[in-house]
Parts: sequence; C-alpha cells; structure tokens
Amino acid sequence: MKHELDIETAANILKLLGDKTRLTMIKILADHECCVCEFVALFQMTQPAVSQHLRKLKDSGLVKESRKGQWVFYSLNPSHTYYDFVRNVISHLPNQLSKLKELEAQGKRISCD
Amino acid sequence: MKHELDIETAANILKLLGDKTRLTMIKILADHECCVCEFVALFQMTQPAVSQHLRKLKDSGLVKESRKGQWVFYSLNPSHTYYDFVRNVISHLPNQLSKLKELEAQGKRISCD
DNA sequence: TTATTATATAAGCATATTCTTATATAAACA
DNA sequence: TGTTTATATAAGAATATGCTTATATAATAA
Repeated sequence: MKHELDIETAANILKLLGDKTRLTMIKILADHECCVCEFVALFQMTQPAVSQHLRKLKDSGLVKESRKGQWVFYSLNPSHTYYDFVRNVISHLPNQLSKLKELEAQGKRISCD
Repeated sequence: MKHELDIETAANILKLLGDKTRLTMIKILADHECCVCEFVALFQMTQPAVSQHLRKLKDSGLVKESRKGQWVFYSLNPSHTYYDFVRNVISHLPNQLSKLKELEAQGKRISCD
C-alpha cells in the first residue's frame, strides 16, 4: 500500500536531509545502528552538536533510539510514513561504509552483541 | 551513463528543495515552463519573494530561464548533474496540476505560442 | 518619448539554524 | 558510595534564511 505524500511535509523532510551531517547520518543509519559517540568520532564534531542533529532527526520521527547500557543507539525508523521516500532519496548517494571501516580500524566502533 | 553523486552537493540540493515554495516550483517546472508572474499568482506571495526563490534555484543551476518578450520563463535544467536525482525525488510527490488549472480558470496562465 | 507591465536587485528586519560552552542526567564500575 | 563514561539539555553567539519595502532594469504599448 502506498502512502500519499504531501508536499509540505516532504519539504520539511528534505530540509532535515539538507544538511551534510544529517544526510550522512541517515545514509549510515539506513544500514547500521550507531550510537552518539560513534558519530562524534566520525564527524569530528563536539558531542552536543551531534546530539542536537540526532534530536532533530528523532523529533521528526525519522530516527528512533534505543538505549543499550551506557550507549544510546539510533536507527532509521521503518514505520515512518516517509521511510520509503527517504530510503529512495538516499539510495542514490554514495555509501558511507568507508567511514564505518575507519571507525573499526581505530577501534571506535561500538557493538553490543 | 550514471553520474556519481557526492553527499555534500546532494545535501545542498536537498536544502534547496527543503522549502515548500521551492519544492512546489520544482515540481511544477518539471513538467511545465512557468514565468514569474504565474508563480506570484500561484503562491500569493510578493513578486520579489518569488524572484528570490527562483534566483536560488537558478544560481544552483537546477533551473534555467529564457526570456520571451516581457516574460521570463523558468524550466528545469535537464543538463544539471543532479537532474535525475531531483526528478526522482519529486516523482514521489503529488502533482500540482490543479494549481495550474486554477491559474487557467482565472485567465492568469501565460502562454507564448 | 512616456507610460505600463514584468522582473530583478538592494537593504533591512525577524526568525531560524547551527554551532559553542557549561551543566545536568544516566548507567557502569571501583 | 564516588568516579568515570555516555548522552542530553540549556543558553548564548554568529550566521543564514526568507520575508518586506523601495527602487532599478527591460520590454512593450500608446
């Protein structure tokens, strides 16, 4: 079943994606859960700056969080009305796996298995 | 041949699309040339406000203009590197034909044939 | 030429955005 | 318990955005 998108809401979603940091976050989260400290390492940004971007994404419902011990993991929310739309948009972007690999190489990838 | 998109440029494009007025403009321009005064009628916005949105779109190269007599017509620029990307994004949005029909009904549609 | 119509540009203002630093909260660990 | 680690929130500052009004430019018509 296809949801009918509305242009104003779509504009707001695109505005959220229209920031390099958030767009990269979403691209990564589409395939991999990540916690805040991983993004801090990835983007070379202060922790509050990262948290604030994630909060915007969370407030929109595009992203959800789940606490695992001391960490809070974020992931794309597949039940969002615009989930398919967002996946489609980011599907055309280069994947960011190399960034995650850097993290792993530096031993900064967090895993809870 | 497929162009390789880069995430920073894509974010800038999405930021441009992340405004209700500009997103609607692009959606309309994807199928129909329009001149400034048509958008002024459509959006019930002042002419300078409309011109400034169009200038942003033109500065990005996403949209091109062509003067026809007293009018300046805008259209989507098919040779832009992100043309396919943009078309894909807007393909999921509801079409805005009803707005053009309103214009026609009011005798405000401009045509140069 | 002068007036009208369409459009662009400039300047200013209100608000939004995105950082920064400082501090609060929450879980884990000694 | 107190300390460390991870995260969130608050407040402030710098900049960006999107309008407004006034004015400039360009084409057309009288």
